[in-house]
Amino acid sequence: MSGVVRRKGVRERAAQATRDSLLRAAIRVFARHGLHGGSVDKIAKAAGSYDRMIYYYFGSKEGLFVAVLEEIYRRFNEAESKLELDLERPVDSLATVVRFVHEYYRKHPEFVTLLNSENLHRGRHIGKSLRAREYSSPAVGIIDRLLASGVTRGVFRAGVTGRDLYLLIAATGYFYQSNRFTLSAFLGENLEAPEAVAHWQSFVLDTVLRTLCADEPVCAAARVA
Amino acid sequence: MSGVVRRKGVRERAAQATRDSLLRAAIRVFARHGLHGGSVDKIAKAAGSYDRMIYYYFGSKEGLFVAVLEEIYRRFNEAESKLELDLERPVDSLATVVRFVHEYYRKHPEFVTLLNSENLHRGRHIGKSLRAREYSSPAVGIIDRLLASGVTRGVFRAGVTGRDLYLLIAATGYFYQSNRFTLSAFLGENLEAPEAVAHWQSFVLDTVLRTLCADEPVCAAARVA
Amino acid sequence: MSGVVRRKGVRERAAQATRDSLLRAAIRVFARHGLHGGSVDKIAKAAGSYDRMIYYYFGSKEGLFVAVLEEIYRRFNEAESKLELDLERPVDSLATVVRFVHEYYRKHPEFVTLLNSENLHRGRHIGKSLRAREYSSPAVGIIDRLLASGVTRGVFRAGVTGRDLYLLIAATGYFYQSNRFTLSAFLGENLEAPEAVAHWQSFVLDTVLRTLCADEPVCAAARVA
Amino acid sequence: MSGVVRRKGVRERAAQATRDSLLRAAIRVFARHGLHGGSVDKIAKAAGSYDRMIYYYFGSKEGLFVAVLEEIYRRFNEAESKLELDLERPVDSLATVVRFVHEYYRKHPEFVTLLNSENLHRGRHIGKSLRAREYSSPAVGIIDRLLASGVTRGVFRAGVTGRDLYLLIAATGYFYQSNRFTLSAFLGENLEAPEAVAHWQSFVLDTVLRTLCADEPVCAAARVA
DNA sequence: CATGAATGAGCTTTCATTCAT
DNA sequence: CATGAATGAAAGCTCATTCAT
Repeated sequence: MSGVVRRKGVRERAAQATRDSLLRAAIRVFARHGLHGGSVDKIAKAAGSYDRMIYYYFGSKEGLFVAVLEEIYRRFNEAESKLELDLERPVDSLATVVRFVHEYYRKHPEFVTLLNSENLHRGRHIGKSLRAREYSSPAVGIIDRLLASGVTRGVFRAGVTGRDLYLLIAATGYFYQSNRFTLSAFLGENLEAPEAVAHWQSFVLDTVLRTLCADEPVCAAARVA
Repeated sequence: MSGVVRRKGVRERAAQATRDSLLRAAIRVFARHGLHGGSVDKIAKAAGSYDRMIYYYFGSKEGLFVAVLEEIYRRFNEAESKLELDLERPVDSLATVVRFVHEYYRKHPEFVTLLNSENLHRGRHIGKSLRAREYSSPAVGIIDRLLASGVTRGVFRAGVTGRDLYLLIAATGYFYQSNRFTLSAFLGENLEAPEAVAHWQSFVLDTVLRTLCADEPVCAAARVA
Repeated sequence: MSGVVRRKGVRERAAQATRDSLLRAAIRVFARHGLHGGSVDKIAKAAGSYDRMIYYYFGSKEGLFVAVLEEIYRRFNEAESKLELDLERPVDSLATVVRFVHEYYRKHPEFVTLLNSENLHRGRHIGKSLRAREYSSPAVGIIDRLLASGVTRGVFRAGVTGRDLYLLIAATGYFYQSNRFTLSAFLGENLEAPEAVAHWQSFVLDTVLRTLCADEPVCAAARVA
Repeated sequence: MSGVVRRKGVRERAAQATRDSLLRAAIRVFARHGLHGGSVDKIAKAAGSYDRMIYYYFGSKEGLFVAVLEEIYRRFNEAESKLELDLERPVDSLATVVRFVHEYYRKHPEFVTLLNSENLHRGRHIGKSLRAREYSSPAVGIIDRLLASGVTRGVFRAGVTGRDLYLLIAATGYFYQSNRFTLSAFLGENLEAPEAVAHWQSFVLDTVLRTLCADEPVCAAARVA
């Protein structure tokens, strides 16, 4: 680190810090108040900076929102890339994936609300992003490989695509997190209670496995263990 | 005033019409622009009325939003109550429920975005609603009965709750609709294409059935049919 | 006046007063600072009101500017309509017209600078005005009649149009007023001095008459007198 | 630095180029949007430079505007100095002057709008210019000489000053160009049509000659030719 | 000589809301 | 019951300008 390149001036460093803190503040504020509710001034103040710096670094409020979307996708992909999956143990690995996805949504509520904001605006901003494509769907590929490995080993049945399975896992994790307030009112229970969360995750994992290996005693055994 | 109940006067009728058109406009505008993005003026104009009428009938913008939430829950329940389910044919009935929920979300995107708005605000408004309780969870009860019937008939395994199954069905339908824009970008395909929708519904139904009757040849047969 | 109609409420009266004072303030401020330089806030404060009332009454800053243009044209036409011209004495009447136009520009510098602003914006606003057409060119018609009368009486030569003569009179009066600051620097004299103004008006009148009746001793006589 | 004058270094040359392009961009932008409407940033971008360079070279926005005024006066004088006038043929020469002035305004609309801007600000900037004096009134001197020559030759009557005649020529050319948008709306015709322009110029020339040589058959003859 | 960063004041416009009639 | 007028706050954004390097 302290080797070759270095030589970033003090100012450049400070500038980067300003930009970063604006971006981080924007994630927080947009996540809490939505795109309309999160004002540039609120964000600037939360970052200890000035609203004009947002225009300096991001061009506009929309530009900032695009940067926010790119950043949260980047973070998600980064976290995902750290997942250690053993292709030789597909059932365990699948469990890991389910847990990872559900837990990521749970620990990063900003990810969920920001995507909701973007969908409220019909995907207008993600379409403007050049980097958006880069961040798409390694997840699906991972699950595809997992499924293939399971089929080879005779643990999973064929005919299920990684895409569908990914949607199933994401939907169950996302909806539970995103709608926890209305659901809690609707169901008359607190979905955020640790036992409730654990119960839901295991129900989903069970469902996932049942859909993959219905007739396989092998899988059933794995499931128990 | 004179007389007991009698008929509603012309004025009352007109008043009701004003209130209704404001409420309907609010559903449209809030659904499209969110709670912050939907201004009282925009709503009033969309209703062909005046913004002051909103204060007259609903007290405040928040009061209007509460009324909106109550109304969309009411509509959902009303639609649900028209479902004709034959408890003696639990598999078919379950398919009907899956189809109904998914299709309702699809045909009522405002329901989805409005609930997202409410969850963005952490369920603040639904908590203020007195009627909110009334509208909760008949759905869960219905599925409970369905499951019980299936278990009795030896079609479904025991151990699955209506609550979990409801969440599974809702999550898969809701997420698909709510996040269709970011998902379309993420997956590089159009989730709104009729084939894509049909495929997803049948995948979900298959998953639901597999989770209910994994080891049951009876159910498998039903599934095929 | 205190007869039939009346019955304008106090509020309506006050409202009209608010609108009027905003319009009057706008004329002053736009005339002094131009369209860009005159901010809505400055105008509102000059009118003792609030900037939002400008949007209430005029829709936008541009709408206000359109109203300003209509008003100054209206005032000019109103003043012009009070001119008393004796068609039987065409030379005197022409002198009256020259004096009126030059004096109007001199006493209403806002008329001149506002038209300059509008021309800077390539006539964009006057094109949006519905009333603009109404206010056009009675002046030209008046001069046409004057010329015809003079020709009939053998005082003026034929072949000069009211349009050209109007432009000549307007140009000489307008330019002198509009460019008096740069001209004063350029010529090294103060164009606003009363003698300078009087000299210019008589030079212009002389020029006008010479162009109308070069070869006519009759006219020359009139000119002297 | 070393040596007396020598050639300009590469850096000086580049600096001059930057300064020039800023000045040229400023002329364009100020002419189109006025002093208030033309922002330093807009100008810098139009020049392919940075707004800070404006402060480096011109000190302030006002300093830039002063430089702009000086430059357009310089250009006008330069063009004027190239006029070839034959004092022995005063009528033709006068026609040349009229044509030159009117055409200059027409082909350099920026000259007209910039002077309007300066007059809107009551000549504040031209007063600050040191060079401004240099650029004044050779035009008047030229016309003075022309008139004297004409009087000597018995073509023009005495008693008309170059200053008045210059104002007459300038006013008729300037007003026509400056107010062409509002006039076009006012008169209901397009003043920019080539025939309209030609007609106006010949009307003005005719007026000028009639005012100079009313009783002179000599001049009338010259006019015809 | 030129450039990235910063700053305070100002811009036009929209917000939700209340008052009087 | 409905409407015209008013109001304070805040929205997104641009302004001219200065500071460092």
